[in-house]
Amino acid sequence: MKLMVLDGNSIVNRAYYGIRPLTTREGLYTHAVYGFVTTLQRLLDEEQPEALCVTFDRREPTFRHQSYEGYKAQRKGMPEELAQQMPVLKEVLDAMSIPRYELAGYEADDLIGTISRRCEAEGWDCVVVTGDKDSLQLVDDHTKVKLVSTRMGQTTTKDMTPETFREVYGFDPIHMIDLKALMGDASDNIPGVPGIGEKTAMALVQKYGDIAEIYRLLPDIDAKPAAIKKLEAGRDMAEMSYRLATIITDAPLPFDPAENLRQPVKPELYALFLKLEFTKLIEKMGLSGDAAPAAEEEAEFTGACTSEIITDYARAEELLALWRQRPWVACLALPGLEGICVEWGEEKSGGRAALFLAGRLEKYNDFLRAFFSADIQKVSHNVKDLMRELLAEDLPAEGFLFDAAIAGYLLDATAGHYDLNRLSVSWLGTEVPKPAYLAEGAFTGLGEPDPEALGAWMSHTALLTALYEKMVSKLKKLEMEPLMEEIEMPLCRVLAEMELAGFLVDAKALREMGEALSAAIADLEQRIYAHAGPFNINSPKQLGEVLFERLGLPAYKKTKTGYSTNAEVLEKLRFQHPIVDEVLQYRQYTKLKSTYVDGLLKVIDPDGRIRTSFQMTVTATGRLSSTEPNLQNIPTRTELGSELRRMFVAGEGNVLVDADYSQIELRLLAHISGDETMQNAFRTGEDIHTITASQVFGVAPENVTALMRRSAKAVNFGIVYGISAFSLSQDIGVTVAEAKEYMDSYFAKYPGVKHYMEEIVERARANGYVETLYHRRRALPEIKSSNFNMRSFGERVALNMPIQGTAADIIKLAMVHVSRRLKTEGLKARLLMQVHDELIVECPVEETEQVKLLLTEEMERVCSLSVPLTAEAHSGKNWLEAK
DNA sequence: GTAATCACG
DNA sequence: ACGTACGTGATTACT
Repeated sequence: MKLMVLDGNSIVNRAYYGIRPLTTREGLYTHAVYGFVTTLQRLLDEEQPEALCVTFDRREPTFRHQSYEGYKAQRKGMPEELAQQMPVLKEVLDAMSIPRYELAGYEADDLIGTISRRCEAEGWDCVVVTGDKDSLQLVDDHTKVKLVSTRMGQTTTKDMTPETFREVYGFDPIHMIDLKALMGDASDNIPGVPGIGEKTAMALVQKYGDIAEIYRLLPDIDAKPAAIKKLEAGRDMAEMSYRLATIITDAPLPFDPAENLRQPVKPELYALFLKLEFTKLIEKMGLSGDAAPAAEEEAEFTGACTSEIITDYARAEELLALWRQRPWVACLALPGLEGICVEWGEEKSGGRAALFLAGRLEKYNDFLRAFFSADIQKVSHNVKDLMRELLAEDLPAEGFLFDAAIAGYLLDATAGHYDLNRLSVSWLGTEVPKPAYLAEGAFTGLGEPDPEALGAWMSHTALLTALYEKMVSKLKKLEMEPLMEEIEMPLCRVLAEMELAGFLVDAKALREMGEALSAAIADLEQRIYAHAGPFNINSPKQLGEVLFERLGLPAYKKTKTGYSTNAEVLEKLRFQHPIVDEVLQYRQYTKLKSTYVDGLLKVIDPDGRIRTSFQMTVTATGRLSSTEPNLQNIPTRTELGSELRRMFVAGEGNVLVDADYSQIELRLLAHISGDETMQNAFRTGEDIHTITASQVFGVAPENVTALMRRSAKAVNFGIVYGISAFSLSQDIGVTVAEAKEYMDSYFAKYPGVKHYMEEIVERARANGYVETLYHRRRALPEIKSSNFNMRSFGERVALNMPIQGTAADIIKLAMVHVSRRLKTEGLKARLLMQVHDELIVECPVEETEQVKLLLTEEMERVCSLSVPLTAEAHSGKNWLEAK
């Protein structure tokens, strides 16, 4: 039999400091609890113990430490963000039927020590889970310690048994106490012997075992004379430290392992997890329960809902007429437009739903045409995708007022998921049933539709009504309505059209390039094998072994799992062995072949065009992303890579027009920071990096060398990303001191920028968020984190997001304007792609000049900044020529 | 499923 | 003293 005991404070602390802050929509911090529960789940999986309990410290001086004055004074209070999670955690443990133990005057360690010995007495094995090395003294044949560590948001555990302990430390676990008695432990406020550090203490314990033996032999021990002197002087400290370091194993705690057998979780856990918005955990643990949300909200969308399946077109027309009179209705479509569910509220009488199924309603297509026209205002979810389906069928896609997924994203851009269930949990405090209506065949049978699917479909649609009202009022409060109405909603239509248009690809040329690459790859492979014998070059692990062990090249950098073999490392080794260059080439070619040539060939549609999907709810800054395939990362930086752009072509009789903003992010920095010097630099119209170099290095612009310009460019970029001298030095290959000098003179020349950097961080701290010129916002709980790395990250984000995000807002608005004007001017030209600061249009040759002008005009006209916002357009038969 | 790598702005 | 730039997505290897 096995019992697992968790050091509650230790695990919750690790979770709190190691995981990026998370809050519910209401602002309750939850990451410590979340981390605790997920860690617990993993440990249970790993260990499968029959019994389980958790210990906690009381936050008062404890028996072991009360004799030592320094202890109490140094003990720091918990940060508020953690303290508020402690009662919640205890509630969660209670709901999971996990016993908790705390005892006034005893530390968690003492309780754990007592529990482990009590287990042994009863013939049980004990697994102690803690992040605290103190507990290692408890390790013996029946007690093992799982040491938890959190690095970079990832928790790992290391099992310490008597054997593994001896391997690491070279002595028996019990002598951990002696080690601490000598070297002390700052984190536990154990003083140790003054002047004795880890090295000396380790050597002594390894050799003599315990301090009693050391002091018995003193001064005839194997140590430096200075150390012997310190030991003699510090005998009292050693003895006191020994007492402090010894875990109590006989605390007055009534404990019987058999009373801690695992029990089923209680029903309350569901409601609790719902409140904490742990939707993933609810699903993983298979929890469910009667949704017991605030009653009013429930009524809003699961209340009496009368429904009808419409089969008669006359009835459909009646409803269409009714909906034209309404400010809006909610709708959800089945995939493939197999059916539409429409929901509209009736005063007092609750919701009403009407369902239209492709196979049941006569003149279904006429219905779609009428319903998706501009005279019915619709609230929906994932509008862009629905529009793409409609447009693909030559149906109208007008009158979309609101998209719940987009609203969810605008209101919390880092939440990550905006399915209706998540939105419902965070906004209404209740779950909706899994979308059974999406199951294949739920509505295609000839008999009555599956009632469960029907119910799920209607409740999801009705849910939109409740969400719409709540979310719109929040958007209004945050001044985000114009962003929603004037940018995101109209953009849905623009993107749907772009996705549908697709980018024509020269498949034949692409295949030829693939063949050439294959040959080159095979050749390189042989040359690499000639140096090192055959191995899998694609495996960083095997490559590392070959380079750094078999060939003995110096390893500059390590990753978590072994040697780093990335391009930066290989660049440095280029001149040491011919294999390095070959590997670099091999990497480049295989990347081009597998990701681009093969990857793109796989997704060419029968009409020769590639259709990407734009994601509107992914990035934390407001940018779009592109998937399946990603067309926003087609190579351009190397000559061979950029050949791929030659494969993206205009159709017969057409050309591509490519327009991009010039230095939009730096211009925004100049505008937002208000820095006069930088603004003037942009007003001259000269190259900004050259001007920066001239100012930072104090030379005339014509005397700026290539190196100076390159450094200035790196500083400019670095500023936008939230620079540090170290990273800058890495980037441009100078010493940290030199990098710091560059930065200092940069800030001296651009004091407005420096002021902005300080001010925005301060504002982010005060508000807990940052925002763009168009009020797109990103919450920044990290900025208050007590973890240095996390806090620093928050500060860099605070600098970067308003700039990157405003640029994203601007180009999105430009897309809406460009698309509108292309239509009003009756041009055949159509947008194909957006790559963050670049738009690509395909148009008939004769429209080229008009389109170029239209693009640059609309892009530049989006907003008026204190510096000019400029765009340049080029045209060509393919993407490479047009750029 | 995660880590490492590398493509883009 | 901390550890090191912002934002993405696809492929491959390997647990």
